[in-house]
Amino acid sequence: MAGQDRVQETGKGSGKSGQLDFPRPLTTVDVVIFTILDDRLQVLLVQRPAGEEEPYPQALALPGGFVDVAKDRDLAACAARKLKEKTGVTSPYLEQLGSWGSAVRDPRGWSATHAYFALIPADASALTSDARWHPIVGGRAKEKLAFDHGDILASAIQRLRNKVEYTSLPAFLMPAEFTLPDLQRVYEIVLDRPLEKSAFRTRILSADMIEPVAKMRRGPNRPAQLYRLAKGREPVYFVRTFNPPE
Amino acid sequence: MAGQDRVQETGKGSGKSGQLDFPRPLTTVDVVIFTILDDRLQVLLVQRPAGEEEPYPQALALPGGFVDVAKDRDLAACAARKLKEKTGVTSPYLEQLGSWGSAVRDPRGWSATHAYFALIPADASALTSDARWHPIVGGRAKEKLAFDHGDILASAIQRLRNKVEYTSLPAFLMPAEFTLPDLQRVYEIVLDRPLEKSAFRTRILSADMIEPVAKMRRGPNRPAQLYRLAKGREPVYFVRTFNPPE
DNA sequence: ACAATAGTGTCTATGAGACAATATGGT
DNA sequence: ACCATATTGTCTCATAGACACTATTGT
Repeated sequence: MAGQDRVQETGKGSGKSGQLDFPRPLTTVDVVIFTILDDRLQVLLVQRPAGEEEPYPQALALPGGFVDVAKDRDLAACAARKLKEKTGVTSPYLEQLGSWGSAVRDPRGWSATHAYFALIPADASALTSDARWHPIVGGRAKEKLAFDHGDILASAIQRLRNKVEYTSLPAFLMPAEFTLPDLQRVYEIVLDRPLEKSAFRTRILSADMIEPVAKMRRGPNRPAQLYRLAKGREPVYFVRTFNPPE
Repeated sequence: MAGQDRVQETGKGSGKSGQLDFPRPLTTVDVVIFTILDDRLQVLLVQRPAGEEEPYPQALALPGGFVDVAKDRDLAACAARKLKEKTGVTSPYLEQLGSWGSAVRDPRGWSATHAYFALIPADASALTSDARWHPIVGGRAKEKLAFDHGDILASAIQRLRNKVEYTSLPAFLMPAEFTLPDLQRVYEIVLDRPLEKSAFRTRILSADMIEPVAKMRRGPNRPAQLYRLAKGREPVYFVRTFNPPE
C-alpha cells in the first residue's frame, strides 16, 4: 500500500537499490482506426472474446491488447503491429492520441493504455474476420464499447475534427488517386458541414500537398483532374482554420 | 518470449482465461514543468539519486517516477501529485503530452512513461531542495538528461511553441495580475521572436481571455492597465496563428 | 521639457465567404 | 442542345503586419 512511495521520488529512480518488486499496472495499446466508407466516417471495432472470466465478454472494443515485451520494440511498433494484424495496412498515418490509465478502467486491475489513431483508405484494407467498420453517428459509435473505449474514441474523433480544420490529414483517408471534389467531400464528411468550393481549392492547391497526375476522372459530366499525395507522408499545417460558421 | 502473443488479440482480452502472468512493463509518469523566470523559459529538473544500481546516477531528469497503484487513482492524479510534491503548486495548467515506451529506454527493462506538461507562474512555486529551474537555451536544456528525457523535453518545447502560436497558453505562465506588455513579452520569450504590439493587443483583447482589474502598474513611465485571467481555466484557441515571418 | 513605455490609428496585403460565371464532358 | 459537375473569377470582409501617432507617467 504505502512503502512503495519511495520508489517514485526523483526521476524514475527506485530510491533504494533497484527494488522493482512492487505491483505494476497492466500496459496495453489500443488503436483507433478511421476510414471513409459509404460517404461516412467509420471506425474499426473488434468483438471481445466470450470467455467467462473475460472483462466485457463479446462487447465491441478498439483493436489493441497487451504490450508484448518480447515482441514489441516500442509503443509505436506495437500500434503498427496491431494495425497491420487487423487491416493488413502497413504504413498509413499513425499518430499517438494519448494515454488512459486508472485503477478502475479494467476490472483486472490498475491498467494504462497507450492509444494511437490511424487514418487509412478503405480500399487498401483487408480486414480480419473479427474486425468490422462501424459508422460514426453523432460524434460516436452507435454501440457501447468495452472499457473506456467510448471515451478514447470520442477523444480521437475530437482530435481528428480539430486537426482537419487546419491540416491536410484527410489526404491520408484518400485512395491513391482522387479529385479535388473527392477530397472536399471527405473534409465535409469529417467536419460535418459544407465548405466553400473556391476557398477550399485555393487553400489545398497552394499548400503543395498534392500533385496532379496525367489523368482525368471521367463521368457523365465535366471530367475532373486526378491528384495524388505529394512529398513524404507528413501532414501540412495551415496558418488559418476553415472559418467556423456559428 | 512468444506464447504470450495470444493475450494481445482482440481488445485487451487475455485470450484464454484471465491469464495475466506475463511480464509487465514498468509504468512511470514524468512531468515537464515550465515557467518564466529571469525573462527566460525554464524547466524544472531534479537530480537522480547516487546509488550504485541506479540508472543514470546523479544525472538531471524530469520530475516523475513509478505509478503507485495504491496511491494514484489515475494518471492525471499521479502527474498532479508529482507536480505538487516538487513545486507546491496545485492547480495550474496540466496537459498530457504523450507517452514514450520501449525495451531500451530504461536499463531496468521494458518501460513506458506517461508524460505531462505543466505551466506555472514562477512566483507561485515553492521548490523542494532537489528541484531546480534550468533555462531552455536553443530549444533545449544545456545539460544532458537521464533516460530519454531530453527527447521528452524537446517534444514538450515543440508542443508549447506550437500551441502558443494559436492559443492563450502563456496566460498560465503569468502571475495573478499582469499587464498586456508583460503578456506579450512572455509570448515573445516562448516563440523567440518579436510580435506586433497592435495586432497582439487586438487579438488578446478580442479573445475575452483576460479582464482588467481596477488597478494600474506604475513605473517611470506611463502606467499600464493590470489584467487577470478571466473565466475558467480552459485555454482559448484562435482561428489563426501569429503569422510566421519568413 | 524629456525619456520611456502604454496604447491607438491608418494603410496595405492576404485569404476566406459568398456567389456568379464559365468550361467540358456525356447523353 | 441540355444536364451535371468541374473550375475560375469577382466582390466584400476580417484580420495580421508595418509603422506612425498620441497618451501618461516620473524625473
